[in-house]
Amino acid sequence: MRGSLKRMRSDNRSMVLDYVVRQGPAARLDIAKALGLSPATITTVVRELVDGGLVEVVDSEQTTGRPRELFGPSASSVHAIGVKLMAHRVVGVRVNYRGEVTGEMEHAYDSRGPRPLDALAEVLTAWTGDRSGLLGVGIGISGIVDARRGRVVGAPRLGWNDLDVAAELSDRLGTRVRIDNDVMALALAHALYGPARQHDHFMILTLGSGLGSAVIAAGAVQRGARGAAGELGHVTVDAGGPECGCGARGCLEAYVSEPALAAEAARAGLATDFEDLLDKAASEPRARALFERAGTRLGRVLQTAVNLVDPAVLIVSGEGVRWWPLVADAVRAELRRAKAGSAGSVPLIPDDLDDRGWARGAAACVLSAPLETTTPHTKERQR
Amino acid sequence: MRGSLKRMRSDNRSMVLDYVVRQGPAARLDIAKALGLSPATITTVVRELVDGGLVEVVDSEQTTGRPRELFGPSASSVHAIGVKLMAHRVVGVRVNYRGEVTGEMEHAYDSRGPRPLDALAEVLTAWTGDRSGLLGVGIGISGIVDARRGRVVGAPRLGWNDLDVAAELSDRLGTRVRIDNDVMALALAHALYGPARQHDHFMILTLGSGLGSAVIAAGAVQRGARGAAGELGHVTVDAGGPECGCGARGCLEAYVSEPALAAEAARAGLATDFEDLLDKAASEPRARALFERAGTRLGRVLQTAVNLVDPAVLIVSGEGVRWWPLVADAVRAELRRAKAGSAGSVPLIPDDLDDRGWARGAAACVLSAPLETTTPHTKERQR
DNA sequence: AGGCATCATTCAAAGTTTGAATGAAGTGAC
DNA sequence: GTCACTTCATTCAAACTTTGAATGATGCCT
Repeated sequence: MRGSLKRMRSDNRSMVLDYVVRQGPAARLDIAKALGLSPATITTVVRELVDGGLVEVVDSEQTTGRPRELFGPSASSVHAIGVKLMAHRVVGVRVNYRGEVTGEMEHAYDSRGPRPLDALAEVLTAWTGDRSGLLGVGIGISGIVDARRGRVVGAPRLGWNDLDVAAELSDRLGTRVRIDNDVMALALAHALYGPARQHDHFMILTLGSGLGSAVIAAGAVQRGARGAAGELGHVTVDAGGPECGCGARGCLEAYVSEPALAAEAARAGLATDFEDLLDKAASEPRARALFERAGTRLGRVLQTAVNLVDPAVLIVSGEGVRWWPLVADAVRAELRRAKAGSAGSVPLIPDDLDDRGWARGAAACVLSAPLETTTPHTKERQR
Repeated sequence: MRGSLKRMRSDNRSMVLDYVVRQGPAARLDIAKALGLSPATITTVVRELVDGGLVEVVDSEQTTGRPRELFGPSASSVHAIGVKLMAHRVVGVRVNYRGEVTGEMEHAYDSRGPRPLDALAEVLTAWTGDRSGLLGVGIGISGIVDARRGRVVGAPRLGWNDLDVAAELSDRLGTRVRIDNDVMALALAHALYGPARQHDHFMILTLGSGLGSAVIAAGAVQRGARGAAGELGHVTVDAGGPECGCGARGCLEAYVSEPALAAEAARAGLATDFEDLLDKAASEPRARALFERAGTRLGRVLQTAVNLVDPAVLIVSGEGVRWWPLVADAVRAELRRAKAGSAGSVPLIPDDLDDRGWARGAAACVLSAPLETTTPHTKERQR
């Protein structure tokens, strides 16, 4: 019943869909050539995708001869919900299959309340309403997540441990639910919809209240052997440095994060909080120097990371993109120090992330796998 | 003609072969379950592989019922030649499909001679003799290699630039020839035959006259966007350090490599050359301290690398494994400094690499893809 | 109007996987 | 010794997918 011939077509459907989404508008013959399949097959597969509402004609071209129909991801038929979960707040977005935000929501929330999943389900059902065309709900969580099984392993900020979020929420909502670590989800969104989506090998760095990263290789987010890949926040940059929340000394995040920068500014009597520090940076050289030092430290670590991974580009995202200009030069200078490898030449691309970016990332968890049949709660094939 | 149904069976053959090689002896039903294919298919595919001489029964098990035939890679039917190319020397090994060395060769060579490929072909034909069961010749080269196209982009140590090695040598030898960067090839050998081969996510570090690394993810060697992945040798560890051959200052390789260690020892009046330094390390604390400082520097860089990649294990290989015990403790101490991520807990496994290890790696380039039809010199499908 | 170039679709043929039934190969009990 | 039993392996018709070649569609250009 789980025939491998069926799997073959299913694989081809996924491949075609993936190509259409990432490589922008494409004609059937383009797809056939790029994927090494025959035009006959593409005809069949594209028809299925169009019928399913995932793909639609977005343009047509002609030089001479029959016009080429160019296909792209559908803008209206289907959509997904993306949710960013925080300790006291939920932010949700409705995203169409092009990754465009078509609706949003923000609601108070208490992750440490008595029945956090019931409460979450309530907020979501109240908001979503009509469920036609809904592919599913994706949830991004800051913490360690077993995305494949849909479980939260440990999320200190939410106070959650070993919680079967996807299955439980799926029951309550009656929709497919996928969860993932927030940075991984954001990376996935970039792999599908970001400026670097044509590349199948790049890196993403997130700056903000913490510091995270992820590597996309062969078009897929790398999770590592234990799902802990991308942990650059607590790398030692100064063994004699101040103690970090993690228990170690001189972690990168203890220098390059909004709380750390604010704390350092406060100690130096430069600013009262981070917003104040940002204001001061416009005029006060000492404030700017503080960012530069952070940039140098960040750059040194990135030099190793980039030379190891050799990404096509490095995307900078997270709330911290707003102060990226203050550190960018120092980062670049440090990257250029390496004369071998790709550190010196990798393009650094700040991402225009807004408040809903993280939630959009969470939606990508669903958008990336629209063809999977609803996750069976029963047996899962082990590997 | 290049039917995708044929490709399907070809893919399944590869999958089965790969499983048998990496996951050790396995019965048909094991393979079927692990790969999600039906026993019927496995019967067919295994028969083809046995007929092709790639796989054979290595054992049989029984509790009650019909005995299970356990299959493993063949020890005798087929083999590959692996070659490590150096400026003045060629080292070759004959390797069976289990990755075991069954013959070896060493010959003088001048990579800067008038017709280097003719000379190489001559050495190899003289050595190999009988060609029955030969899957092909793999060549490992220190430098930048476009493995897919079989071209050397730039190999300073050999004095080669933009040379179509695979095609030219293939013509002269009448066999399939594959080339690759030596570190990538070594990593591939580990992915297939090393102690970490069950893991599909690990890292390898090579120590010796230089310093290299590679990441294996999803069972495949990661090449990065430009084929420059793993370049850890010229990462900055001390911006005020001594100048390195690459033009930068304070590169990791300028501290953690045999020439660098020897030079530092000479400056301190500790030893005349590296072998001398190794001897002294047995008794002289100052010599040992020199290695420890190198280990600390190495560990700091590895901390970032490991936390980023999250490998299941870190294999240490290269000629430098013999002095790994002198740096291991310092490396470990530095890795443990990180309280988050996997740096603190990743197992460090020195590989018992002998002189022929690099050549064996080169052979893996051929062993890893035995099912490919002879590379067509004509059109290549582009992607 | 007609020719033409290019894209797209149709359809019989070829090839692969699969479920169910059947066969094979031992163990252990009597 | 034989018989039942258990587990692994194979066979085979049926189901399904892809494909090459032929055919159709579509609009520009002369």
